[in-house]
Amino acid sequence: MNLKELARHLKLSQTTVSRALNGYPEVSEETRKRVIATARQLNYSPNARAKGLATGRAMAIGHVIQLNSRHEMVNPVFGDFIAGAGEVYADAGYDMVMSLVGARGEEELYRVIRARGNVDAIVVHGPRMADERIALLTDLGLPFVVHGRASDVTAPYAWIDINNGRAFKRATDYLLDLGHRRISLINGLETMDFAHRRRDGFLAALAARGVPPDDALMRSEEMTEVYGYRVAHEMLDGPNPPTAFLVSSMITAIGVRRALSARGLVMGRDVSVVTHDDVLSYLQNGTDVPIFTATRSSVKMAGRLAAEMLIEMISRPMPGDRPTRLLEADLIVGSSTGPAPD
Amino acid sequence: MNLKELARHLKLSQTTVSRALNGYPEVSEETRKRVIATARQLNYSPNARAKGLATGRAMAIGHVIQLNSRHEMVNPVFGDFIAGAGEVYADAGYDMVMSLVGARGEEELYRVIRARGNVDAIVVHGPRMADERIALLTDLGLPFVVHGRASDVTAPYAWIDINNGRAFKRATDYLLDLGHRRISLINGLETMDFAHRRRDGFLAALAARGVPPDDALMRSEEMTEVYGYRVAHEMLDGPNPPTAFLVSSMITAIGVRRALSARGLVMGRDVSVVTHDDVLSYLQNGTDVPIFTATRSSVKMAGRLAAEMLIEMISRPMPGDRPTRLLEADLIVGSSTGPAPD
DNA sequence: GAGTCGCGCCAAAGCGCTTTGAACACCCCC
DNA sequence: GGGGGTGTTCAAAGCGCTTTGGCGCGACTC
Repeated sequence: MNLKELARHLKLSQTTVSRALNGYPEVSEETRKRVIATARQLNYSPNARAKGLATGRAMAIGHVIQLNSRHEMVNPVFGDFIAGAGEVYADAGYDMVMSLVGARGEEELYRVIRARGNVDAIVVHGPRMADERIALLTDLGLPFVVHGRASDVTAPYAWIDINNGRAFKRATDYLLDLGHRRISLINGLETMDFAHRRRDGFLAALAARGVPPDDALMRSEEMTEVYGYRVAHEMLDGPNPPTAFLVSSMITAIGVRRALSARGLVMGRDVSVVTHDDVLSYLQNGTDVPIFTATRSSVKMAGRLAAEMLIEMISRPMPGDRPTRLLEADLIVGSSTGPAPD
Repeated sequence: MNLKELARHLKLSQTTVSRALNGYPEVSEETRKRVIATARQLNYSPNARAKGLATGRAMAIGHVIQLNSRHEMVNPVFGDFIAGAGEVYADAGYDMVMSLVGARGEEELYRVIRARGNVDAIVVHGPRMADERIALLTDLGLPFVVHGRASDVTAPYAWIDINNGRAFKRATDYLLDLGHRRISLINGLETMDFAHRRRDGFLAALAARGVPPDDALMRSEEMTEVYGYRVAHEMLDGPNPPTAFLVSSMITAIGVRRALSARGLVMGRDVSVVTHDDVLSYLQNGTDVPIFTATRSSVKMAGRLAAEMLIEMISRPMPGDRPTRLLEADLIVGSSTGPAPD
């Protein structure tokens, strides 16, 4: 069933039918009702490609997942982010199209995406410190929102991010207040902008109290469970073991917990752990009392907001419009922290 | 840069340029080379919508994520599945388009997808026992592959699945061999086909040894971490506590482990745990020695295979062709299991 | 009653590509 | 020298939609 057939059925022109369906005023209410009813009855929905070709809009938004070339991992955060974004897209009639790409060939991919025109805009995931994608996309004139920021990029661009620096500063302050002085930072890859900011927050808090940082207590890797396990063991085996861990992801914190429990240490009594919690749906941080003391910010909500920003940007484009949104993370207290042991 | 401009540049007709780029034989090698070189130089890539309109093919594959209406969760398995599928799509030049939908309105969505024509095929996720989607999609003539199976559907359809029944039977046998008689099954939602099959495998193993099943030891819920924690506590508090847990997901097993450790029980000595391991990238099951004894099958690999099946199906369609693929799960022994305590 | 206006509708062009059918040039063979 | 390939190119139609630019008609104004 296409427009032509539908029009023939209704004994109307394609023009009129099209206008009726798209809510244009120059068609009588009566006709419109009749058209809509018949369209529904005959199960008509317009062909997206033809519509896109005619309007120049794809009604789709792209998400490019960059697979870490070494590990080819999909960050679990991603699932919740697109769940949030997807809801908004669905309501607004947008499709979500996903492309995977290795680290190489990403520039090419963006050019092709632009030329092929099958998305109207893009969400940039996992920005690095100096992310060339931002300049490239600005150049290409493809609207985009960055989930996160790129510290080394000075030109304006649209982004949504949590206040990573502030969150990790507060978390560190909290541990310092509890008397901890040997605090380990188990961070994500510090080529990632968010990890860099978290480290800055951590260091700022230490500096403010005159606690010297210790390189032996700072790590930066992809945030898997086994990473947390391994590093926690290593540090606790070291000459100057930490009394507290500040961890960049729940999954890694679970690895830390596993190491503690293997050593017969009780979390919150012998060793404290604070983590960042993205509020992933399958990995809720406990129920009434949180398992982990955590900096918390829902990544699903971020997805929702990013989608809203993007749709706003493309539906009423204003030149030079680069909305930004900074979300504060909550600091929630769970049972994984306690006073530093003597 | 579009085809017309490119043709003008080359002083050739659109026809010739199109043929040259698409590898048709009726254009001289010399011309083809010249065309390809110029196209690259001018950064030309064909507009996907126009191409799709002309060819009738979208070069895109749809994934419909059904949000569980109560919880709105995105199963973490999903991320790895699409990572696998996405690699294959990228190589074959396909896009991946994702739609979210609540439980209601799913039928409508498939009709619209079909009519809008922006995907050539679909992957059906999370099949239920009697899944109406299969009949619907068959009816609509939209090619699809089911990730999993639907036990109550008798008509043929394409699927890829792991042998859930066999895997859970083997896992149960393994626990029985270790002397366990009170084994708990912490399953996923049994409206889901995979969960049902796992239960069947579990019960079959018990029956074969004459061990009567105990309803108090079987649960079926969405596989979150807190679910495992809560249920493990409940069962261990019960009148006839289990000596072993068979768990449907690593994340839930982590919850079980947390409960055990809170009770001062040592996993593998006091209580045994076997889980299913989807080999999620951020949740590797230990390194040298697995943490959990597990039935193991990579969901990422399943994604890859599903994508290959689908692309094969749509690139050379054969009527009535309904490929199927059954993967066996490995049973790997980790340190979470041991002989039943006396 | 002529002119004007707005309403409701339509025919046709155009979006950027593929593909059909044909044209043209060239060569070979009898 | 005419017939038949063969190799290379092209003009134009068509994919299903939107949108421009009318057109006819009844209602209103003076």
